[in-house]
Amino acid sequence: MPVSRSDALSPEVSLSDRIAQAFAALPPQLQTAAQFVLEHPDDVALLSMREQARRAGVPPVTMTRLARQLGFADYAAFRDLQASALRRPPHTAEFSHRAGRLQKHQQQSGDGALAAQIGWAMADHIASSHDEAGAATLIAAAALIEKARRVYFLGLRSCHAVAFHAHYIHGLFRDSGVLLDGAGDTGIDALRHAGPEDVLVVVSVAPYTTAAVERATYAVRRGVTVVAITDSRVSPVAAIARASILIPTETPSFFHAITPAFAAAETLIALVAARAGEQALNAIRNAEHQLDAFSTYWSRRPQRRKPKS
Amino acid sequence: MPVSRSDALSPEVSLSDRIAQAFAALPPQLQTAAQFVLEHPDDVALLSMREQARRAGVPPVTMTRLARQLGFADYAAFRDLQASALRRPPHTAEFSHRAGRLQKHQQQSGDGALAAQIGWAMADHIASSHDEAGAATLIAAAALIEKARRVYFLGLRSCHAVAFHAHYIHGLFRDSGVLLDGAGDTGIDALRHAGPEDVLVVVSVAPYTTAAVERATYAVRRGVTVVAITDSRVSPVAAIARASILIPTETPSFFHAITPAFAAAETLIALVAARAGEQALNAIRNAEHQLDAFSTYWSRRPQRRKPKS
DNA sequence: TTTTATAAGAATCAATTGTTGCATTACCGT
DNA sequence: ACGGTAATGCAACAATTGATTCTTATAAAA
Repeated sequence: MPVSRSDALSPEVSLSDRIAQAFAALPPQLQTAAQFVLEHPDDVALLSMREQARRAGVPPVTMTRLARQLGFADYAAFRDLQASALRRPPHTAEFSHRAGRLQKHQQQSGDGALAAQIGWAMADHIASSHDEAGAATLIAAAALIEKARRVYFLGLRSCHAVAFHAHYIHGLFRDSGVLLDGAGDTGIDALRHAGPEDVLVVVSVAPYTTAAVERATYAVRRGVTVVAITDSRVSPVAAIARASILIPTETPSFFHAITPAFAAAETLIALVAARAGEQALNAIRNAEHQLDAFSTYWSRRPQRRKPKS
Repeated sequence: MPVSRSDALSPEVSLSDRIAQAFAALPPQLQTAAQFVLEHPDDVALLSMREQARRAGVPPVTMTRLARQLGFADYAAFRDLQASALRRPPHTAEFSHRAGRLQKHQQQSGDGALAAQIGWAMADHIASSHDEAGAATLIAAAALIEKARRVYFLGLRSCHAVAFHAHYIHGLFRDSGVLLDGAGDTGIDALRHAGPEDVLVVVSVAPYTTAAVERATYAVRRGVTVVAITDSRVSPVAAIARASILIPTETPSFFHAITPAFAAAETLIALVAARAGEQALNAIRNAEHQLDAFSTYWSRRPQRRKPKS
């Protein structure tokens, strides 16, 4: 078995846990630094502290302070921990050639390469968010949703499409879904009747929309259980969520990829449907039949010749 | 498309090869150093040069000389190469692992397996639709869109989210996009002013929504160039499209996966942005700044620690 | 408001980094 | 033997590292 370095290496995990746990209590500037470390754990071992601070956009002292705050005597102690996590077990050394090769690929240019790279990044993100840990979270979230009296969906700006779609497919087999899209800024109104039996599915990735965070917070105050689809353990919505589905969003392009979040949403609702069982299946069939009656869907009959191109 | 990794020699291999090859011709002291490097490749990236020399039992200069002898300008260049091999690439490197693990999961049963299966299907669909052929189509479509005077986005029901999102990110750097979402069934109105210089991006997968097909057909009659994101070469929209981006939608669940279509749309618009160049980049930045001014986005508020007594 | 405690940043410091120049040594062929 | 070339290591170098100190800004408490 090719050794995967992402799992089973406790020091690495325990460190990011440590950061995530301490995160909320950290001063703002240290949070900036901490987030950078969470997102670029390798850099801690491979870059100088100053270079890292430069990239994170904080003065060098901040990194020192971060290490201290996390309970290390030194920045060196902090770095050593990351280094030992990064170190490959002796016999795996040749495994790294793949990584190198990949980077070479990334240095190619041209639109074709870009497209392939983006696609690959998305595919990988999805795979990573559906692995064992990810699947467990998805299932837990699905369980919450399935039991809910009412399910609210919230996603703004770049995340709106995700919330919209989740609400749509959820609506194919249940009528308890409410989309908080708020035309005319009424997005929060529906939440007024929300309570502890309800669930809010909130989708938010950096840069986090203020309104989304505020509304989610409002829901929490009303006792609503929050399920978050987000990009970081320390995102503002993850902080208040019962279950946080984490999805990476980096791409070779300068957009954040929303696709992984979309994928997570689709899987999530599919899991809810699966839990709901036969009943849900029938509901879906009914929905489609009903729509058919209104001839919403195109049927194959008047197949035209394909126009000359 | 399982990634082929048999071809191409990797930097890592070529490096150790390089050392091994040059080894015999090296002066004794450099051989000592070289041997140490061969045995502890990770240390090159993780330790300081001097520390390494210490462990190898040679004076520091020797390491510099080794790097030079191997054709590097710097010791830094030497180290960087090792570092990039050691680095876990942003998230992309271990796709094949994950693929393997996910596939393994497929044979199991239960919710976890379902989630993994769906994830695998989506990731695979995306990978396959971004391969060479797929990328070529995406590029061709991006070229059409980039030249267009006006770009209409159309997607109904399950495909609405895709069209919505494409329109949204397109709007981040250009103001020529129009979303045909038609509240109150006005979806087609905007097309009245459409003409041959315009492009319609239509998203439609089985079961095809009648209205979408009709509207696209109407656009074609007006001379509009159609780009389709759809699931079959013989789908009603593919028949009338200048460029058809084909994406698979099967999943182990009973929903069709829209995620691959969503991914295609994201890549498509990213390609358009890439073609639009620096200008587009600036526009995006401006968009975000402007939104910032209205405090649309959540900024890390100064979080106070809880008052200590 | 004033007071007080905390956070953030600038300037500075000793230590260490990788490199270079130079002197010394070892080796090889004639 | 002797020159000459390559190899080696020492010492000194500027540059950069991570840490400390002190000052200024900022928010909470009185």
